Amino acid sequence: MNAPPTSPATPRRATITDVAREAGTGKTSISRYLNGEMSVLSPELRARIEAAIERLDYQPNQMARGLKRGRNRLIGMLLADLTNRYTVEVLQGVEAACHALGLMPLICHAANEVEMERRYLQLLTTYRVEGVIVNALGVREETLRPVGGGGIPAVLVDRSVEGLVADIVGLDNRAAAELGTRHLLDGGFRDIWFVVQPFEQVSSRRLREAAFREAMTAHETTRAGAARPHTLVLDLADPEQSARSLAQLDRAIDAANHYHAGAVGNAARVAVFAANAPVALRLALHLKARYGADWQARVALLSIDDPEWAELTGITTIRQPTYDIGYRAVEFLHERIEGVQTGARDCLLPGELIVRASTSG
Amino acid sequence: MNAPPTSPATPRRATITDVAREAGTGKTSISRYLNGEMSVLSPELRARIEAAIERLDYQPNQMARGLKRGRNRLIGMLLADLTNRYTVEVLQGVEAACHALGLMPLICHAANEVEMERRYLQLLTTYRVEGVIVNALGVREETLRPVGGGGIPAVLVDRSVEGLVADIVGLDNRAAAELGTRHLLDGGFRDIWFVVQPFEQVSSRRLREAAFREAMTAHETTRAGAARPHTLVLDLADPEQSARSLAQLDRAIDAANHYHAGAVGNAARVAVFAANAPVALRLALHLKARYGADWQARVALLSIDDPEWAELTGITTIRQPTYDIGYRAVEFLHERIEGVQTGARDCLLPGELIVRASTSG
DNA sequence: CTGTTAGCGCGTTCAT
DNA sequence: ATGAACGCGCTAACAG
Repeated sequence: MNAPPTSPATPRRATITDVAREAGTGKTSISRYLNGEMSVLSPELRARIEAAIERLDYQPNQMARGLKRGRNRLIGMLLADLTNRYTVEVLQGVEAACHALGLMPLICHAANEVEMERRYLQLLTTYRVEGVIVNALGVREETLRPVGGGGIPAVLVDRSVEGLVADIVGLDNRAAAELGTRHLLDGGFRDIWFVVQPFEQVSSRRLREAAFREAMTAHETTRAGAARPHTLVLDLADPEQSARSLAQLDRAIDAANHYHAGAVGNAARVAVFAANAPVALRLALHLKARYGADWQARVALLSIDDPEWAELTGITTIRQPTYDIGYRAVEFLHERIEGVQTGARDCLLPGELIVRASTSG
Repeated sequence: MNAPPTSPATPRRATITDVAREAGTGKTSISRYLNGEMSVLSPELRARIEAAIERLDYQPNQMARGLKRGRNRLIGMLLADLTNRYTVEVLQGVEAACHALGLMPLICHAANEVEMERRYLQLLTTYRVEGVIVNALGVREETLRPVGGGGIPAVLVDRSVEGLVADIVGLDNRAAAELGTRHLLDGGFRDIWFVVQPFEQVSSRRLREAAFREAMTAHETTRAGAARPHTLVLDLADPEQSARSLAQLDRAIDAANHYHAGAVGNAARVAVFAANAPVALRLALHLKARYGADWQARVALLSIDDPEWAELTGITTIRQPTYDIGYRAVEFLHERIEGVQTGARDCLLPGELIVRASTSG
């Protein structure tokens, strides 16, 4: 069992030595050719090498090169959740940047499991990646020890990690939450529920919630009354907790619809501000189940993130510059790999408000 | 420019030699320890090695191991489109299987660009992956030459590649399309439009369309009339073509609603069978724009794939066993890597019909 | 049981 | 302008 592959199928790839022999020269010249040191090769030799490579379909072994020169052009990309469209879009940017910089991203998907996260981080160092981009969930400084300060360069995406100083790039959460809140206030809404997953541990969620709260308090009372902020925690991973939270929201919606019966404009509807797309989806599903297809008549839903169903449902969103986030993350990492020693940097990119029917009726 | 990293930041990882010195022994013993040949090590030496490794925080260099033994436990995973939920779900299965088999997947995202596809395939062989899982779009035998038969083992996912004999795993397209078609026919629908992206080149699309057509013809005429199959090609990448196709569909819908005014049950509504989720989304967006929020009253939408918005919209779907597809693909590949020489195998997994309001009203 | 030796495929002095 | 020799980190004979 576990026998080595019976090689007849794989004719063994050509090595640099094979090419040297084929071209009737030494390995050194081949190496030079591969590394573009053309000025040091006689046109004649160069032609022979070219031919030999072509004939043998030779392709240099990256592993061996990496071993020798100490850098293998590999970077790790640790993802918390590929199911989330945000993540995939960030990835697009990452791949583009890697392509441009001659890097190869090793993509690791932790699937929301902290254990996986640890395993992959370990695995990545094992493959001697030159740097890591981390979009993690449970990581604390400890599990990230091989990385950052003393270890290999790292840059964080979206969320910071407790006790770890590293570059971080992501949405300007403060500005985004404020943007959404003001949009709702301007639309005449007063009862606004900010719904967010447990946010103590995740910096981006924390920032959004705080900014929401702040924007609400800053708002001066108008004819339509004072702003009434509510924060609702929705733990997607815990059905019971979710049920309780949603019930609480239901009561508020019913009460508002009753109390404000006859009120003007949006003061009657309660607005719900989802901190991200997964939350928004959960809310939409619940509200539809409870209030029927016409649920949007009673609730105005606004969400950070712009899922593919947003257009279909007509909900207003704040789109994150996901692609840029990924792209910038790689650029930062690349600089670190090249030896930049600056202190930890932040790169906060602005979100874009996309107004749809949900908040403009 | 392009200076090597100023190493002070990276204290250089410990090597096997360091550990040997630290433990006061030779490299061989360390190697043996690493490979679990415990029975050949005195408990005393073993303890010393353990301690040394711990002290130096040593982690073997996979690159070097791979170089030596000729297998690096890396496999390539070439993806056509990570934006597609199908792909991501397949990926979950792939990662799980890799984890179980001690493989490390190198994920490459071609983002629907044939050129990328080529580049990545080339890159993968450069890293000497032991095998490749391919879910590609434009690949023809030619660009896949380094792979398959003479090259490294490959297994295809979802679609076959012209002229390339290799294992393939995916949905049982024939059965799935038939399942959906019969469901619609049983529901009383007679005018059924099968909407699919250009399918000449993509085997799975071709199979679905053929099976749809077949199921329609096989259906015997009933009280509700004869089955009227229509195939509509929708090129998502070509706005003009899309517009024309959608207009054609619109005319059919209008005509049917007019002609059958007063007919019983679903014979009046036209049913639209989307060949996959991207098509379904495009259709839903268009229909909503044209017929308003109540579009489902005039059209019954059914789709292969089960996107996250399906539940929200209440459309019936045929869910693919995506996770299993990914898992099986890796298992197949693993067998090939271990030297299995059987002829090309097919693994067709069944889809699951999820009935929702769209086809049961 | 344990250490020595010789490469894996490649890049890099250092001669020539 | 070119090639020989050494070593990257590790495994695999082959001795002891």
